[in-house]
Amino acid sequence: MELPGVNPARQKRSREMTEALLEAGKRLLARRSLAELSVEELCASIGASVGAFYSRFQSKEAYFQALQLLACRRATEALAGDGAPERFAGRPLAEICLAIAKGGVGWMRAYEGVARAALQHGGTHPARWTPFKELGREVQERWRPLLLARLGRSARRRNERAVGFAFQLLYGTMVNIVLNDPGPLSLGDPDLPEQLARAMAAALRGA
Amino acid sequence: MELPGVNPARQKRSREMTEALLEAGKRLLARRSLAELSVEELCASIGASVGAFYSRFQSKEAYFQALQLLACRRATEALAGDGAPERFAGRPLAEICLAIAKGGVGWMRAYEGVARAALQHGGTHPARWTPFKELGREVQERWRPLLLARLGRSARRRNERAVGFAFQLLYGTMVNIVLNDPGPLSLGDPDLPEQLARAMAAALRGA
DNA sequence: CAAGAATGATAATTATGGTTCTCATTCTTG
DNA sequence: CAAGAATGAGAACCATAATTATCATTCTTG
Repeated sequence: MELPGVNPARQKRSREMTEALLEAGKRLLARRSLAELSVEELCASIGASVGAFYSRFQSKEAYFQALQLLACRRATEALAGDGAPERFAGRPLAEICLAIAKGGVGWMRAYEGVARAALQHGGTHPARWTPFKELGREVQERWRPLLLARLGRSARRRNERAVGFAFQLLYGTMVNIVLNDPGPLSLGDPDLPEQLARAMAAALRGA
Repeated sequence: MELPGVNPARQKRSREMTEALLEAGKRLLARRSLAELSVEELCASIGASVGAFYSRFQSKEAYFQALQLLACRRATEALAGDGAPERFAGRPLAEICLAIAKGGVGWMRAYEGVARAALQHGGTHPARWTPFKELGREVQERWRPLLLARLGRSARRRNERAVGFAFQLLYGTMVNIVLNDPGPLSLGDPDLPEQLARAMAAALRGA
């Protein structure tokens, strides 16, 4: 695995430490923002030293980019494997929406901290957010044909817009949950995927 | 107007400067995050000095809290005046939802920068977000009775949850637009309130 | 129109935390 | 089992930006 801004480790100990640093970041970011997570604290948490960190990662920002890239890679893999849209071709709209929502929520649950950190400066620090935005676009593109197929042949233009808005509802609600957890539904709520799916389906049907 | 963390100005010039500082913050935050907006830059933008700033505001954070409080105050006023829910009692569900969505979007448009800054550290810096969360709760509480009245008498519990989720969709989508503007609809899009209202209504009906 | 309070300009202070440096230690490999 | 590369500990360095201190200027008011 080659990541930009990350000097490849040639010795085993170093590879393990790199891995541990990435794992620790994923864990610690569940509680602090990236700015609040100092390199020193990060290293201390796994008994490494700052020097070690910088002999591996070109900068704190590069470290975070790597973290983010790994999270996105996992999602892309899922999109090609178990969660592949093709498996739902021909299924009813409600079922497709549920699969989409489950996939999204599941991923968010796994990468909550990384996602939050990336989101926190999405608007002002575009580079930090780009991989996630890219991922969102990719997911939507993969599902779109199936949704359009369920939506009748007329008003193609309008239907496409409806698909975009359905995803906007999905992503928006999830983002707000991750950032602010306003309730009533939280990320851990078992009903969440179902509710989101219902909202998406309604938005699509009502187009 | 007394604001916590703000030393009241006793001379006119100073009052004007306080006002100008708050106004400048509202404007500048449209482009940068709060962290990126240095006190020095803020002051320079209106030809004031850092010392002047600190003779008025106890800290940068207090300054931002004041900014936020003013924005919330405006919303609360609107809720008591033109945008009062009571004016829509007895109207159809779709119309009520549209009024809600219009109110929310309109407010976001007016206070986009302040809202974004508050949102950016909502999760990790609870104090910064609290007034907004409070406002959201208040808005929802004011509209809830009208919505429930439109939703049939049975399954009260379920209906209340549906109202909560409808607002979660609304707020979530708006928050994500403000933070990341993912499209297809942007904050400035004339269709936005209508689309959001439709989604809310669908979520409510499908409860 | 003074006297004293309020204000504000400027420069110093400080805290934080990312980044770099140095050198001892540990691997790898011929 | 050396020799040289890779690694890592720890401290030093530095940049940024919030905050505070000092003192001249401007208001207010009796």
